[in-house]
Amino acid sequence: MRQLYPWYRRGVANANDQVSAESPKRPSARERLLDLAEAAVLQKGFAATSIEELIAGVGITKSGFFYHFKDKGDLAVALMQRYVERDEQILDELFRRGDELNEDPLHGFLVGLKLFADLMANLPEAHPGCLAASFCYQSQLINREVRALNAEGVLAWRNRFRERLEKISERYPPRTPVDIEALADMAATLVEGGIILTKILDERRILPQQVLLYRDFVRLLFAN
Amino acid sequence: MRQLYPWYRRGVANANDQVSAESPKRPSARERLLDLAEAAVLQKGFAATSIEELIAGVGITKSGFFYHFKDKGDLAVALMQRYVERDEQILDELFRRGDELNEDPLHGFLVGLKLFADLMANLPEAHPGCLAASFCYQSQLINREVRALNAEGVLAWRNRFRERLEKISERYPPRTPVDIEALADMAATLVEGGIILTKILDERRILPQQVLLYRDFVRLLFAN
DNA sequence: TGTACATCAGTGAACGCGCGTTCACTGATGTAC
DNA sequence: TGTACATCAGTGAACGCGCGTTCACTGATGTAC
Repeated sequence: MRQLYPWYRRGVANANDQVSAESPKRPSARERLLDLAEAAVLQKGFAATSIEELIAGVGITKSGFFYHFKDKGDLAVALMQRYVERDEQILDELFRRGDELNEDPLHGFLVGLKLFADLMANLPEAHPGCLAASFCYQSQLINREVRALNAEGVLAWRNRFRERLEKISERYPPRTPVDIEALADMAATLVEGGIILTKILDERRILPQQVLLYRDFVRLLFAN
Repeated sequence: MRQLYPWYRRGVANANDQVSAESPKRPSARERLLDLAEAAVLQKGFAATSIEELIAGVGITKSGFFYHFKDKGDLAVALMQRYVERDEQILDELFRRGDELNEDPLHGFLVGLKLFADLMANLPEAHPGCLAASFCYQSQLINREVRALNAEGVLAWRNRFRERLEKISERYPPRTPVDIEALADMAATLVEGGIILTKILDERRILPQQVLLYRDFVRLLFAN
């Protein structure tokens, strides 16, 4: 999971990278530009994130930046692409582990949600924010491609959760009639909202709490 | 409710303002600056919202802007103040109406939530976004005062919902043990998240759906 | 009722700085024959 | 094995534009006496 959340390492010196035998080699300038840009966008938005500050952080010149990205919009595309990909990998891994020792769709799902809540609770620092949310509040600044990637990412959440919830509701009829698609969207909704409340109130417990409330809701609905 | 949501009127000509007998007089330049700024901030963020575009929209000069706000940060403060105030008024009104014909704390609450979902479903346009969320993804750009106002606004939601849920759980013991504060935060969480999904997918039904799911969850927990 | 002064809601011109982008060029490494 | 060429990952200098901010000033309305 470590490599999926590079912001795990923020503030951690790269010292051991040289020590460890098969240490991953130093990320490329391009990758470091993306890392810095992602952190900056989450803290002040895309417009206020200047190419100048990124190249200063990475230690190349401005022309070096334009070697890697044809313009600033191209940086946004690369950021969003990388973000959506990693997001998928994390969820795949989490629910794969939830199902590992559990062929029941409901209980595997509940375990996956617990793993997700644990992951969010044990981040080394508070969650830095969601790029999708940041870009959605700057939609007029980003191009069609980024908006499409963003929608694609959210639809992937919807489909993932809907498929699972459909399987569950086949085996366990819900205690109350419920719109499965809306219940699927509720996962992404609570994560996005939970991140925002976490950031505004500076209370790290909020995000994992909300994930666990989702789990309670699902259990209350389907487990008799 | 109309005057609380000025973005109800976007695209609607001001023609009838002159016709109606007690038509509210044309808003002041300051108020129109705030209206334009709020809409712009929700679409492209604070950094990308230029003073230049605001004064062009209102029809005054740049010096006129600096007569009303001592600097750009002062504009952010005014925006947030106005936003939090209106927000409180809307929720007050909604839950007052929910309780009107109903002294039972649970059923009044459920009616209030239904009214809220209806309000969100019947907006003349898609919800334009939440200023608190936009600013939280630009926290490095705004000053201490704006951040404090933002936290204050979210805490007001928490306290409002917690007090109500405590009253409810006294009369109706929950079916399952539940953290009342987290359940209170879930309201703001679902609204913030619901707005984001609505914007990203451009599907207006999401926000009201999520509010109704919250209502289902509360009912499932407390109504036997 | 008239006059002096204060306040309100701005105007107009100028400022310097930082931003994204372009262009011609370069040294190190990889590949074809 | 040596040479020619291509590709990679940049450098350095310059550009023009738009941004937020400042300063001295102004005409219309309100208020005190």
